[in-house]
Amino acid sequence: MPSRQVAILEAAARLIARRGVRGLRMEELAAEAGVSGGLLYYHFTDRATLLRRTLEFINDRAGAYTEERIPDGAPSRTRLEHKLLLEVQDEAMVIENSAAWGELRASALFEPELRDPLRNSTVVWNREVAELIDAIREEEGLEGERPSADAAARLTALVEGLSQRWLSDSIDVAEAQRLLRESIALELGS
Amino acid sequence: MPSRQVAILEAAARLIARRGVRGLRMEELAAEAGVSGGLLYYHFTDRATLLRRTLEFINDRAGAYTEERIPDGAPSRTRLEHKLLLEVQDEAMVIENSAAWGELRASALFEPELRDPLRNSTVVWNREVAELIDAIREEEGLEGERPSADAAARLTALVEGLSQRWLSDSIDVAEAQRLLRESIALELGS
DNA sequence: TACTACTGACTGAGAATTCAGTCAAGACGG
DNA sequence: CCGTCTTGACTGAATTCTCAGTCAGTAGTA
Repeated sequence: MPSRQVAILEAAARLIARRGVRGLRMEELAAEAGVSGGLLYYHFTDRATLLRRTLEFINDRAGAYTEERIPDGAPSRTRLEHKLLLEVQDEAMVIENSAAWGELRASALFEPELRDPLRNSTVVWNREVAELIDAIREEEGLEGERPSADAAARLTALVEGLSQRWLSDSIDVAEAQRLLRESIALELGS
Repeated sequence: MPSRQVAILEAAARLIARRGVRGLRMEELAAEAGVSGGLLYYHFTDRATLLRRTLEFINDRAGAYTEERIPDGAPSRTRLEHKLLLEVQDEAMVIENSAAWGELRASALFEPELRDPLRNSTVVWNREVAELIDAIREEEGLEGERPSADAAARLTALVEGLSQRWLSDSIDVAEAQRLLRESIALELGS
């Protein structure tokens, strides 16, 4: 993908985190990307398309980002904690991703065409977490009374809820992390 | 309050659930309320005021609604379940309230002046839930190893996360309710 | 008459989108 | 190598559209 397009998508991600999907102005985006207004339409036919592509871009980037951060050989419990706590970190890219994800979730209530990709990403995320939970139970010899898929769904939904509270300044990062860690312990019975 | 004003506020609540706070158009609202465009400005000087009044309206309505739904003499555990599950029901008014709440949460990321009222409401909600948890522990003679405030924060954050998933069609109501019920059981150790 | 509730056409600002045209970099024949 | 043709990336001013907000005037009523 040509570098100018990437520059635009990166700028869009930055602006969405700052102003929200619905606060994104095409002119402002052009300025942020250091590009003319017209170029936005040359590469991405209209605002809606640009938004869709930006959301995909953010998703991909989050995937890559997540991969490289999780310690590879570590025990599954460590990996699970990393994976979930990664979403609640005071770092520019995490904030950008979380804010954009929250925006996506919120926008999906009113724009049905966003729902499918959103549901798919959620399913994938849940599955990854469920697999880690299974691995933990095996490694630690825990009894898995409850289906790991349910535990995973609860934990990821909690991450989303806590992220929103953190980003909207209702709680601070440290507290969000602490609450999340305790939920993991609760779910895994230890 | 004159009936025309109420009609406008009810229409606004309906539209916010359908299009979001940021998608609310004054003309569309007038049509939905069966009223002329100018009347909106006669009763509520501008869009921001109208929005504020609508949010108050929704809040009051939710308060009343919640009160009357929770069985008064019932054991605290029942009352807690009612209180939390009430937010995840397939009913017009609940949907309107949840959608508006989600919008408020999402908007707060980009509009700092919304943060204080939001934080306050969250604190109140957490406290009410925490008090119910304490009551349950007392009634059932449970050991309260973990602070009830933390359990309450996790449960209410989970409700928000699950509501968003439900409203954005990533899961259905029944599943959201089931997951929530299990979390309550987990948090209360039973 | 005077006051309040109300209407709906209108205005202006801010945004999205379009478009005519520039420019640099190959491609290709002579 | 030179000239010219073509193409894709790009610009920015012009255009069109969308809204919140205004206002002159009407209807009912006390």
